[in-house]
Amino acid sequence: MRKGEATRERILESALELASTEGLTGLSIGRLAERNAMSKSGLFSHFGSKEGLQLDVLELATAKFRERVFTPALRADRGEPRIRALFTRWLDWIDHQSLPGGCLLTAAAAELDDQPGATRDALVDVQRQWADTLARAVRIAIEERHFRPDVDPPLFAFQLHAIVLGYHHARRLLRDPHAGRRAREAFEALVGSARRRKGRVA
Amino acid sequence: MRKGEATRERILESALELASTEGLTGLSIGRLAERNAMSKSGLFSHFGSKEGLQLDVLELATAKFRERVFTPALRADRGEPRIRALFTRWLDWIDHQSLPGGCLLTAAAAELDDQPGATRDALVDVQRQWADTLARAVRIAIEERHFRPDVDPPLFAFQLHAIVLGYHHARRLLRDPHAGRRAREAFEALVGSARRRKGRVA
DNA sequence: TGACAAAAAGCACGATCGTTCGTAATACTC
DNA sequence: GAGTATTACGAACGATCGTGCTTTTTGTCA
Repeated sequence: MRKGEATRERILESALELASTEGLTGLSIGRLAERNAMSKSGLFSHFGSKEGLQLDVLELATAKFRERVFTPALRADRGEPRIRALFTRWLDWIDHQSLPGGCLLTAAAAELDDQPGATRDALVDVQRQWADTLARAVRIAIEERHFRPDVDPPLFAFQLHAIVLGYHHARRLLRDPHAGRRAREAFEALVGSARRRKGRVA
Repeated sequence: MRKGEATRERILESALELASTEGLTGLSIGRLAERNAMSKSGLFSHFGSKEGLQLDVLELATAKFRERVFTPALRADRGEPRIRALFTRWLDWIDHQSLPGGCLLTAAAAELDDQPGATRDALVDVQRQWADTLARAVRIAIEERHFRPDVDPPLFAFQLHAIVLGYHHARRLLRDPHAGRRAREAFEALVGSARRRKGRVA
């Protein structure tokens, strides 16, 4: 009982790596078994189906994201500082992360947007929750009087997420060395435009 | 010689559809042959390799994008009106388009960001060109005195592209009914912040 | 230590993948 | 309409895919 759980976790760790470069569909049981020096069938029995494996990988990715981005950001002060922490850690998560292929959740978003099934459903759930989390952080910033009361939280969340997606694109596909700077500047412009008494935007 | 070219084009059209939902990697020659009611080998001989097929599909997608987004936007007046036209048509292209799976170029961007090869190289080329095109349009808007002279064209291009990526995400994965409105509001905020004498941003 | 449960391996399956090759059918040119 | 170049097909290949089943190995606990 104990051994099984241990190898299961080991498998999932390497599955996360593999899926981050190959995608959740490209994640193949044969190659995954090879990487873990075990048989296909031995590995397979831990998950019951490929979809089960995908769901577990997604769950692991979500847990890691929360642990590396969301949770530590909660230690920042409510309002703008917390939003700033969320953004910074989110960016770090994308490139620094041990995963060679960047953020699995972002890759999966593009991959699964037209693939119905339980995996897509689970991903949509996670992404919706995240959008809500961001909007909530914006609402707090309004309460704290860091942001103007007429700032639209879901819109701000959309804009924030968009910047991160732009960063992912510029950094990972284009290998643009200015990606980080641009993303930060876009973030500053966005935050600046939401502040109570606004000065210059750019 | 004529017949061959005709079927080749027909194949590519349906390949574009298939690739928009399944991705360029998920695009399989067997299924594609089935869709076109012909044999695998007959279809295959038109492209020589799967990579050749992918490159041709990419080329077709690029041509269509230019024809449906870039070229008509050139008919708009130089400066802000043209940028507005680019943005609007870009958004239209993403969802309205005959392709069931949205913009292939965007899907491929996430799919190929860690897959070295000729296909990735070609895509990067296209995406870099597009970023340049956007920046050029911004520079024109500065020349026309629609935008402030201190607006950073590549940064503005980054922000614009980011909004579109955010739209793609919200619309195609989350099926968010507010995606279009949010994208447009984000665009207005961006343009507003770039205008010569700036009024309210949001 | 021996009994029992859990985990891993082995083997095979049907399907599909991209690709090659030889041949049949078709379209184009004179 | 004959001759030729082009286009398409059929069959097969080795590889890999996800997934069962059965057996062997391994870990756990009384």
